[in-house]
Amino acid sequence: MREQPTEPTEPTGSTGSTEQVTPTGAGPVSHAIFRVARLHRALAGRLLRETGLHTGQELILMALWDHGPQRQVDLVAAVETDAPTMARSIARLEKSGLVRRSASPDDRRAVIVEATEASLALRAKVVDAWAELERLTTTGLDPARQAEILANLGLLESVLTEAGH
Amino acid sequence: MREQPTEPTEPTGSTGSTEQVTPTGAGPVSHAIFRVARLHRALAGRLLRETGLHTGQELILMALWDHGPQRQVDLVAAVETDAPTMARSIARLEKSGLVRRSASPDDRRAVIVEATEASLALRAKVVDAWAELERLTTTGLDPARQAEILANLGLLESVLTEAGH
DNA sequence: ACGCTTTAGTTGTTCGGCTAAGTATCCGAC
DNA sequence: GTCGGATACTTAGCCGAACAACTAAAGCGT
Repeated sequence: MREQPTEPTEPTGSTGSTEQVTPTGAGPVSHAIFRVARLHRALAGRLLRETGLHTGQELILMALWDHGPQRQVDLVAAVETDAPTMARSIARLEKSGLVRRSASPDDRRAVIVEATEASLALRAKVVDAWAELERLTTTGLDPARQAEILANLGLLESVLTEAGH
Repeated sequence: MREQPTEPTEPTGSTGSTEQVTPTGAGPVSHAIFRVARLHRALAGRLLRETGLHTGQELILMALWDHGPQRQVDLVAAVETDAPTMARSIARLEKSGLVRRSASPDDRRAVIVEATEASLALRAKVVDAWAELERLTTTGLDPARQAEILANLGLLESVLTEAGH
């Protein structure tokens, strides 16, 4: 039978200043990703609250602000989510008056999404919130460490993308 | 303490142009965390699908398997979520017959949650899924790199915890 | 005893993430 | 042309995440 892997209780010494208890002592990297992601998401949500947006909506608006009107499928690719989530998010943003939808002249299946003028009032706040998020995320980390973290996250991303082929 | 290593390029007023203002590029680390988290979560969800569990439920079961019957508040601390989410997850697990709830003899407010015998049938699969998740997450990364990643994630976690006090 | 605060859980609501299923349209092969 | 597959989008349902508001019980000070 599958025995419990009691091996990775103490992977390495390294700069072990943050020893976290991992359930079943398994998957230290996975658990760490879980925890960081949840904390980061919570922090982002809190910073965005004063803009009235929810986590994820700001990514859609930023894509529209930066690259202009797009089809929903382009937005899906830009924020890396799925079509159903995008459809509902767009519907909510439309109901809030932040985006506008129109039929594509080229493709009758496609819907062109566009940021409204009203949304521009939020742009500064959103950019500010993201800058603050980044600042809080990297507080106390020297540039070398930040570069290292960024490289490692990029590495994880490519590995995970490969794994999820 | 207000070091801003990477000054985000302010979009100014060039609305509609195709200037390279990387979507959500204002926060490279934040954006990277977002992407890695989403990929990792998706991969975890896919691996857990064959166990019939949903992302997050396995953490609760793992805590119960490892540390025995606990109060819900202990589980909340163990998996680092909040009380409402835990209450609902426990209710769903109870309806699935994977956990059992009973009143605490010491504290009439508290609910003692306990894994059922039926849940033990899932344990091997869950442990296996987590091992596979960790394997896929760290494929091609040498131990030194893994330790570095782990240290950096721990660093991010402490920073984010500090920021979100 | 009496209040007040804290703690443990629950319920309601809104959101994103994901799957499954369905519709409408486009496009290439025949 | 017509057909089949691919594409764009929608809808419904389940789940966790987060906030607010509530009940109940415990702890504490007076």
